[in-house]
Amino acid sequence: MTRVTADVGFLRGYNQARVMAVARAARTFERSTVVAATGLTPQAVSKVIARLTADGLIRPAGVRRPGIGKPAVVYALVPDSRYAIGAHVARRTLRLVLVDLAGTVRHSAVSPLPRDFTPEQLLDALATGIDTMAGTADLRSRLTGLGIGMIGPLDHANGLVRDAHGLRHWHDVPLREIAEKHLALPVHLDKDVTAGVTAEAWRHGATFGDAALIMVESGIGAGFWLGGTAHRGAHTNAGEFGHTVVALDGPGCVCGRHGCLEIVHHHATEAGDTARAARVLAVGVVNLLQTLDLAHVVLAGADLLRHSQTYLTAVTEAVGADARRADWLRTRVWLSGLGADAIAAGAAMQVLDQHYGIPELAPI
Amino acid sequence: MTRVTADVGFLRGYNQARVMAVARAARTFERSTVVAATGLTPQAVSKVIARLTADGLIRPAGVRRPGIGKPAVVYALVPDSRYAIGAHVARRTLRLVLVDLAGTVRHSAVSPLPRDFTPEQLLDALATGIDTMAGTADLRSRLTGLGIGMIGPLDHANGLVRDAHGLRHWHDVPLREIAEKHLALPVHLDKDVTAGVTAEAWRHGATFGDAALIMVESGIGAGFWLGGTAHRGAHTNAGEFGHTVVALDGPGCVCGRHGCLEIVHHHATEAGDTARAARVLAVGVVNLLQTLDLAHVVLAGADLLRHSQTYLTAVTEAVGADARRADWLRTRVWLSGLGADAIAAGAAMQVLDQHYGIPELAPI
DNA sequence: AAAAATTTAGCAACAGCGTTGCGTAATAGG
DNA sequence: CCTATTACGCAACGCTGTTGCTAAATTTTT
Repeated sequence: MTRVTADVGFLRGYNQARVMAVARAARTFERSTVVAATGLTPQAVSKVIARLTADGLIRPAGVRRPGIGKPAVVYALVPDSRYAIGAHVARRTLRLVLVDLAGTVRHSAVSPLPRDFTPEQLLDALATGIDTMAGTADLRSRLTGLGIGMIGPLDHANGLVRDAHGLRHWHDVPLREIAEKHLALPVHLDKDVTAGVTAEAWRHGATFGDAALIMVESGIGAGFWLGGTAHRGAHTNAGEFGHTVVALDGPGCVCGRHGCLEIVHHHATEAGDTARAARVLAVGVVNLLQTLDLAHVVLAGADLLRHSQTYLTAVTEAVGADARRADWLRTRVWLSGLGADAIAAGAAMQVLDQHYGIPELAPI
Repeated sequence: MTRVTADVGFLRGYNQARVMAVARAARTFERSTVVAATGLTPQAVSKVIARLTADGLIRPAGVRRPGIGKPAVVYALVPDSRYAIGAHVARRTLRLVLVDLAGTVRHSAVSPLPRDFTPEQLLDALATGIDTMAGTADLRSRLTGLGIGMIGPLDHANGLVRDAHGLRHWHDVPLREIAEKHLALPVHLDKDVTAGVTAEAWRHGATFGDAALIMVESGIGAGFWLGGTAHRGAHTNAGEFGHTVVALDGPGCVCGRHGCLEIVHHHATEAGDTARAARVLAVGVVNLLQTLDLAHVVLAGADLLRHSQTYLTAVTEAVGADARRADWLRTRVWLSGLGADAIAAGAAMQVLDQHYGIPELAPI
């Protein structure tokens, strides 16, 4: 995801990333696998594989005898050749995960954060947490950086927390900059929901298509994966899905509007009617499908996963019940497989993406 | 937008497209203009400019004396070096436009279509319309193709009309294929709203950012421009914005759900209360902003433009009134400048984009 | 056991991209 | 007339993926 000009260096990064995508998706692979997936010539793939092997990112792992002819060399990703740490900063807790190059969560730890914590307090918590998690000097040398998934609004491009909801000391804090200085690590900052959908995209691989992660947890938000990358919007503020109106004359919401999905959902939850709450959320999800035509919807968030089957059923039914939904218009509904780690893991994956993912070309 | 592998040919297409984008955006430009816009070296830009000049797409147009030193060569786009024809296929009418390389609509014509017209009838209407519009053999040689903007559902990638709403003879019609055969022209098929937003993106240039075109005309739809390209969704069905629920217990809609934006809006219109209809639409638009964080919203469609000021005011106010909308979170609301030509023109621009726009890399 | 067929791997030369180094052209000012 | 300044472009270069061809490793056939 590094932003580059369209020179030959872009080609290297792009094709290398495609090979890495194959390596991550398949337990083992060979040159012909990559050729089929990328359309590159075998010779070109050989060059890329040689580079990646030299860097220790992949390694030969035996041979496959094709019945007749010279055996093909089988390769495999070396998951512990690179790591990234992901942080999920919530209002009261800090969750840290250690993710390897394969996207596996190797360690996960939660620590409490002081009420109304300051940037300094967060940095201290991060520093000690990272030290325990990546203590050995050996592992530290393979650490590519720290990804932070956090409640917004924030400015992803500049690594700036504009105004975290419900946290007094977080107005225009240049978190990326001060964290990089304090921790001596590259830092990547993003909205929690966007980090979360990145994690799902890693797990599902190339088949993920256009998708959304729906998160219910002290508010309702959504992360979007559109056209092969995260959609953050013009000001990194996409995903305020809970504050879309679904009941024109509904109850007033904290955001000032009336009948927001979040407040209607909240009332149902307060009344103990989880089934109704789930159906309300499902209406919102179908609204998203009508608008964006998504192939996958992933359900996540602590409050939702507490009643995961209720929500899964309600959303699946609502998606399927739409009469106009022909069989070519299929949307799959999933529960997040990463559970509470989703956001922190996704933040870590974004760091790995910066090094080994598709490079981003400068816009138009 | 041609799909290619990431070889050196991609670089040529990409950087060439960026130079063309500069040429279209500026009336005149010089090498240094392009250098600043692209980050390429002057030498690289010279090579691209030489190619484009040889192809007749741009031409030298005088010199600029920088006060001191050798004068810089000024270049300009040659608008009539290439053309494309755009078609807007609606339920009762066919609108054809001739668009030049600069994006200017050079001719526009509307002809009636028979009630419940068949594919054959449409092809005949297209053939005669194209012949009148691009009659001279000279112009025909500079015609790059035909773009068709049409009501869905359809399959953009395969050029297939799945099931045009309200047209009996349009089930699984391979329109692109048969039109290419019948008209001997490259044909590009897309949803009307997506074509419309492409037209707006061309007009606004690189500053368009994430944006939506809202269209009110025998239904309510939206076209999306996200991350520098059109967002069509997993099955080319994005934009069914009118069938998002805004009133949970609202009136039943043709789509089977209750309280869709479209039916609520329709009731207000029927009651003669345009102001209320506009406010309903505005709620839907703000929903989009909350979800997608758009920088631009363009209002279009015959039914809307008939009361353009009412709608513009209502939407602008709703967008601005949102209390949480800080000054960094600015969204601009516009009326479509192309009026009734927007969709046909956008369809034509998509054809030009295929030749002279950013090439699309194969997905992951 | 030897030869043929088949599949994979990789060296070497190549075309094409943007970059770099540097020489040349065109102008204004002294 | 000389110098500073600005713009332009040839030529060499490094890098990409591609192409042509040879070599290696294996099974099947003779």
